Amino acid sequence: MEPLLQESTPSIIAERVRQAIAKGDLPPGSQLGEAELAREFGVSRGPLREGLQRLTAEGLLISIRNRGLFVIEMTADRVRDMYVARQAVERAAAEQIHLGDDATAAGRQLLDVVEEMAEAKTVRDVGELDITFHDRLVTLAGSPRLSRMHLTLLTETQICIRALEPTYALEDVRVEEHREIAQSFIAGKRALTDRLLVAHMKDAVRRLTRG
Amino acid sequence: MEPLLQESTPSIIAERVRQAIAKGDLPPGSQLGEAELAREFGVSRGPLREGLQRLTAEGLLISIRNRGLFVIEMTADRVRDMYVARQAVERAAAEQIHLGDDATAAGRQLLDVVEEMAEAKTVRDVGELDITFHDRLVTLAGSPRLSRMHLTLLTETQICIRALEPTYALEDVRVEEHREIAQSFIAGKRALTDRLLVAHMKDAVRRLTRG
DNA sequence: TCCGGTAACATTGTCGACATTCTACTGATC
DNA sequence: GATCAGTAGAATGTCGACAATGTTACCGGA
Repeated sequence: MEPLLQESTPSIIAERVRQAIAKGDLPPGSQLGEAELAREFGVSRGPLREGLQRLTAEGLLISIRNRGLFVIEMTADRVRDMYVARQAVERAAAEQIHLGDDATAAGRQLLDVVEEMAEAKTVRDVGELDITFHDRLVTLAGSPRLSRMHLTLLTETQICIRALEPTYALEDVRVEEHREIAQSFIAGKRALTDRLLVAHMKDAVRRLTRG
Repeated sequence: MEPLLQESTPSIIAERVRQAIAKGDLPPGSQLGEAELAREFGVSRGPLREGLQRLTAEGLLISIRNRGLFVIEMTADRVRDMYVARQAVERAAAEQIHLGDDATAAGRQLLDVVEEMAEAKTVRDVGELDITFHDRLVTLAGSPRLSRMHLTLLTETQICIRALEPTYALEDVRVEEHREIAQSFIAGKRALTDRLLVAHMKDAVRRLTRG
């Protein structure tokens, strides 16, 4: 029997606000009114502020003293830095998968996501499955710390994707890059996975900072 | 002119508590009494709890609902996971330094730390300079996100070092490993740095999980 | 027209108090 | 003697109110 752990109110609030940021309901640069948010969640400002502190510590919210909290705006510099960090995490995750028991099974799980992506009909769906792919990649590594760090980075990625969604087209290349990565796990080619990941990240940065 | 940003009270509190954890003033597994801590810092429980939420989000504190907050205990599993994450961050940092303007200057700054380490006379001083070395390594990469992620990991490392300090001896090998890494930057040998870092991490895990 | 000052407003930062929950001790029963 | 119900105490979780700060609109003077 493992001890059951109940989530604290601040952590629930943090996740809800994180989703709102990721979905674009709280657009980049917008201010978060404490009183209003507290009303919406049906709690007082105390627990709400505690929840927002978490996101501030992650860098998702910017705090300006006596002024308030603002959703981070992903400038070109920040996008580049985010991908440096994402590359660090995902390369390490990939390595852990290859070192683990069953890299083939992991690769197959990733392929499932790729197949869904291939069948997706809207740019938005492709974007969401893109996130799902990378989330699962890191989850499969089984490292709590890599997962925690990655959560922040994926949220920032979603902000970027959401911002540039209208300019995207339904490109096969986006699906194929992911397919190659998944297959490299099944093939057990560790060095190949690494190269593909690096190339994938480089592509993404170029797409996102070009605009 | 860059906008001057004042630290918020919760963030100051978080840093103070983090230092207390790193120094061992708050030992692993111990409970943090909110009322007592608030008295010590001269604030009410509100801002204090907000500060502690940050550390909880980082995983440095474990929250058990209606019971309180406890300093994380570094089990063998957690030590291994921590080093997976540290390796991810520091390898990426090293790569960024090599890709940057002046890897040689960076290497020399790291060598300064190594020289201090060579002259240190107590195990405690060596341990602190060990932390300084890795902190500077990531700082020199100039990536805010890598630095933020690393901060948590270094604090956990300090918990481990502090716990095993009595069993350590003044070994030259610990200094020499760092020296080699620093020199590899000056020599501009990117692949060598990477190999040395991986080996260094592997050594550390073995030392820490052996006990 | 533009600049400086002022006052009202809105928002954040902080605090003290109450409600709820858990822990530990006591005492009764089998 | 062991187990369990009951209770007192202490700690956390939550809230509403006050204080401090920043913003904005308005007004007067150069």
